[in-house]
Parts: sequence; structure tokens; C-alpha cells
Amino acid sequence: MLQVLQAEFADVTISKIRFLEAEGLVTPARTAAGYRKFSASDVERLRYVLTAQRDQYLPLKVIKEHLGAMDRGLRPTPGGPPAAPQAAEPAGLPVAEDFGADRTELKLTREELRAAAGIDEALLEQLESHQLIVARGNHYDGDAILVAKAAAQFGQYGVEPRHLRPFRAAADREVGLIEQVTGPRRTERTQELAALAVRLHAALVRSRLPR
Amino acid sequence: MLQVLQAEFADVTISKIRFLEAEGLVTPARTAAGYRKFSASDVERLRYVLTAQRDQYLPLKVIKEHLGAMDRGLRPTPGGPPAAPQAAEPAGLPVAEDFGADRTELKLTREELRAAAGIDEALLEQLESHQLIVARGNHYDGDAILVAKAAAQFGQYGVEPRHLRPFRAAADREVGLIEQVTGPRRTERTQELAALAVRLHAALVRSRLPR
DNA sequence: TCAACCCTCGACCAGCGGTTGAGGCCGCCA
DNA sequence: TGGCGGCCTCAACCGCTGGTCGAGGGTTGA
Repeated sequence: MLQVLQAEFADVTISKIRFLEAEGLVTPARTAAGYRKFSASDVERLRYVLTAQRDQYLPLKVIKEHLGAMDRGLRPTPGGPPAAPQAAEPAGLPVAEDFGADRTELKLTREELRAAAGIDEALLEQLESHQLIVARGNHYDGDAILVAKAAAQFGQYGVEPRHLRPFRAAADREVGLIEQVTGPRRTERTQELAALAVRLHAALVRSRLPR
Repeated sequence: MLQVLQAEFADVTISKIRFLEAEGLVTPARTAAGYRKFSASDVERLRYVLTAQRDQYLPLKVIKEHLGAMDRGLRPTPGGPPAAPQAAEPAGLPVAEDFGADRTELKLTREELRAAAGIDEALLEQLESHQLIVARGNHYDGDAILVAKAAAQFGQYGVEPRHLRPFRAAADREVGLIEQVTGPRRTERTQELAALAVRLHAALVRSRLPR
């Protein structure tokens, strides 16, 4: 139960979560026996907390205010307190490895995608030409933002989209494997297997890193 | 002398300034007798420190880095961190799924590994034969546990180690890419890139999952 | 000369963000 | 059916950050 969370973000410990709960930052449901039960949105919330802490050095007190504001229908902003509701600016939202999230259901225009990921047209074109990002109809989903952001960060290290093609190939193979097991429709098992695949991948990469 | 500063920011005390000096955030000149003498730029600096602290909750360590970067000629941003020479990602830069964790430093015997992951000898042998797990000397590290657990879970879906070989190949390719960028030694950047690779991978897998 | 202000240096402190450990319940597997 | 791992709570403890305080002493100016 906790394993899943641990695999997804490695520096979360059980005591940290308990602490965060005690501070009122998450409130997981409980089983009849009193065990914590984390919903997809709890995980989303935790990811928001952890990334805000790490990337923006925000104290928990402030993060808590942000979450509270978000709960009351405001939008999170990349840096600074939550702002009033605005058009579509999903940037800064928790970047979740949460396979049940409804981020998939976002529908972004090309412009919105670029704005959200902070990338320029040239990069987006390259990403599409290598099929790292693919439009559905003429919209993009939330995963496209994540891909674009990651690609942009790779760019800062001099890694270009064409170098990233093996990632696409690997993802395709994994998805193929998953579909062989669970069939061509997206079910809960599909999502479980996807999470599993990502965990395996992460562990393998880490295990092969130079010492 | 200090009065001037006090008038400008209410909550600056003399001891706070002494503390900030001790931390290397300001270095006012001294009079012959050893008294601090604040130049206009010292005051400016202090203003930056105090506002960054108050408005952005930045820890002094980070503020100090920003000041250092500004000293080295980077653009001083009004109410924000100095921008890197070229367009950098706003916030959310490095990530770490804890690629620096000391899990790597575990040394497990074969038995310990099997016990920790809850797998049997046969499975472990298969994993080794496909090089999903590799011993170092005759010990295994903590990542091996994660790999083994994930493989065991795949097993429950009928996915066997040999089906997982593409994962190994993908991980190897990614590590190869990372090493090309950061060299063959493990540094902080290696770990950042590894985390980045895993995130990209996760986003790609998700984006390709059936709807 | 003396009050008012500055200096240094070491001790001390409060709050934050957790970790640890004791003592106990849950659930599964042998 | 009992043993064992994993989760639970609650209280104590911990290390780090960001300072404050006080003793002991020099400087300045009326």
C-alpha cells in the first residue's frame, strides 16, 4: 500500500506522510481497520507538496495555504500564492506519476501547451516530428506538458529531441507489453501495470548508474 | 548609522545583520576602529536578502547563491532568483526521485535479497540470466530489491523475466545517454538527469496508454 | 570622564521538519 | 492458532536554521 507511493517518489517515508497528515496537508481516507488509504488525488496532493518544498523552498505552512486556496477553487501558480481563476494555465500543477489522474482529459491548444511547458515553437515542432508528442485531433493532453518540460530540461544539458527517440521507442514497447496483458482498453489494471513498468524502469536506471 | 537601515526595514536588528555578515551574505567595510560601514550597495544587498526572505520564503543558503550568481554578472531579477545565462525553466528545475539515496550502498547477500523482495531462487536466477539484476562482487544493492519486487509483481500478471529484457535495454540506453552528457562519474548532475529520464519515461508511457 | 554606542565571541533559544521507539492492533499464511 | 510483518498512535527526541543575549571590552563625543 505504501510501497506504491514509495516507489513513485523515493524520498517519502511513512513517518513523513504521517507528519504531513498531522499538519493537515493531506487527509487520506481510512479503511475500517484504521489504515490509511491514498486516493489518486491524495497522491496528487502529496506530489504538489513535495515539489513545492523541493523546488520552491516553500515552508509547509505556506504550501498548506496554497492547497487550501486550491480547494476553494483557485488555481495554483508556479511561484507565489494562488491566483484567482484564470483561463487555462495548468502549469505548475503537480507533475504526477499518477496513472489514474484526469490530466489525460485536459484539452490544450498548441499555444496553451507551449505556454504551460514554457517551450518555443521550434522545440515543439521537433518533439512532434520525433513523435515524442502527438496531438489527438488538434489538442494535446496534460502528459504532453510533462513530456515537453522534460525535453526542455534535457535541452539545457544539450540533449536534443532526436536523442530522446529511444525513450519513445521504449515507452511504445512497454505499452505494447501492457496491452498484451490487459487488452486494448484502459482499465485499472492497465494503470497498475503502467505504474509497475515505470517503477521497474526507475529501479533499473538507478541500478545501472555509475557508482 | 544603523538607524538608517532600521528606518527602512522595520524588522532588521543589529544582531541580525551581524548574523547575516557571519553567514557571508553581506560584507560591509570597516572603519579604522572596526565599526561596520554600510555602503549604498550593502544596503541594496540587504534589501534583496530581506525581501527574498519575506516574500519568497527563501532560505539564506539559496539567497546567498543568488547573490553570488548576481555578483558573477548574471541578471538581477526584481523579486526573483537571478536568471541563468540562457532561458531556464522557471521553477521545478532539478528533480530527484532520490537518485542519491544510499539504497545503493546496501550490501545484501543473495539470501537477503530474496527475503527482502520475497522472490524464490528460480526467479532470481532468471532475472540474473537476463541481467535485470546483476551482482556486484557477490553482493546486491537496494535497487536489486526494487527490481525484484517489480518483476515479481509482473509475474502475477503472467509477465516473465524474459519479457522484461527490453526494460533492461532501455535503461542501458538511457544511462549511456546520461554518461555522454555528464561523463562516467556519478555526480549530482548524473542524478538529476537520471531523475529527468525517469520522468520523461513515465510521461511517455502514460501518454501512450490506451484511452 | 562618562554615557551611549559599537565591537567579538560563545552560549542559548524557538520553530520547523521530521525520526525513533514503545506499545498495540490487523491480517495473512503455515 | 500463533507467529510475523506491516500498519496504527502518541510522545519523546533530534538536527538544522535563523537568529538573540550577555559578558567583556574598545570608541566617540559632549
